[in-house]
Amino acid sequence: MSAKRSGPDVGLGEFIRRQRELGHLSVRQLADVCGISNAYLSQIERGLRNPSSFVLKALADGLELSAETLYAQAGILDPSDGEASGVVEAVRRDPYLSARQREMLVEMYESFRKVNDAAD
Amino acid sequence: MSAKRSGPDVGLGEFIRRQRELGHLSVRQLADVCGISNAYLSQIERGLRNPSSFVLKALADGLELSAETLYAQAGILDPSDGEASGVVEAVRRDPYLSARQREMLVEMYESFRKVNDAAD
DNA sequence: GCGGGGTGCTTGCAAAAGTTATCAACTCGA
DNA sequence: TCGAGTTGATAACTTTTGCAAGCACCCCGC
Repeated sequence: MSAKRSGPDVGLGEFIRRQRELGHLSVRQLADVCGISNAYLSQIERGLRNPSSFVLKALADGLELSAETLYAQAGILDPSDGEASGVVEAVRRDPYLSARQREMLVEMYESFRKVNDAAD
Repeated sequence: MSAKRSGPDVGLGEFIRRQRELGHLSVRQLADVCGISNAYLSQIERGLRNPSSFVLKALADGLELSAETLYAQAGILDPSDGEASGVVEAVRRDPYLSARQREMLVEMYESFRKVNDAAD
């Protein structure tokens, strides 16, 4: 069993609360904006509940921060992932390749870069 | 509007199944890697269940693709970064490749795509 | 004093997520 | 042709999510 048993993630909750307070919103206000109940938001903030993907997305919208940021805080996304649009990233993102094919393309690309570097 | 009530998202399920088959994994194998039950993975793939953030993350890991890709497919993350930069475009844009190398990478990529298409 | 409206928090309960045990259909040796 | 092993799907069950309705508390107008 590896899928990180849905342990109440206090860190995420605290982060959300901090963000909410930074925006001078009450629990009810943010909950309204997100389309969830005030009770539930309170529980999330105190780490008693582990919000689903959809609620997390709604929270990111409500707090006006990128979903990436929130997901990174939740430990779901690697903080470094979201940025550049280089070849490697594009290959990683391509939904139509197998893992093995991705690997081959990346390797090929990097070997090219290496060769070019040496030939300077 | 609210937090998009967990409508069974067939698109995501089909995408996961496709990725799994591209990797030549059985339902049970991928489920094991992800730390979830085979039955549950089967239901996710058929759009009967809506996986939580943690399961989605585990699936991304198990399928060896970036979490962004999976989240974009799930309609949770804006595909804005993913769609705009295809592999071919990224290769074309890369300043460190020779024309010949570019050609080779693009060809390789397209042959992969072709093979995958046929291998259905 | 007595409301009313604001805050955050707790408590049941319906509805999903997720599991275990099982199924029929298929393949592969013997 | 007979198991033995593997495939994906189903049934029945437990656990968690998420909400409606309430709690106690505080501040301001009357």
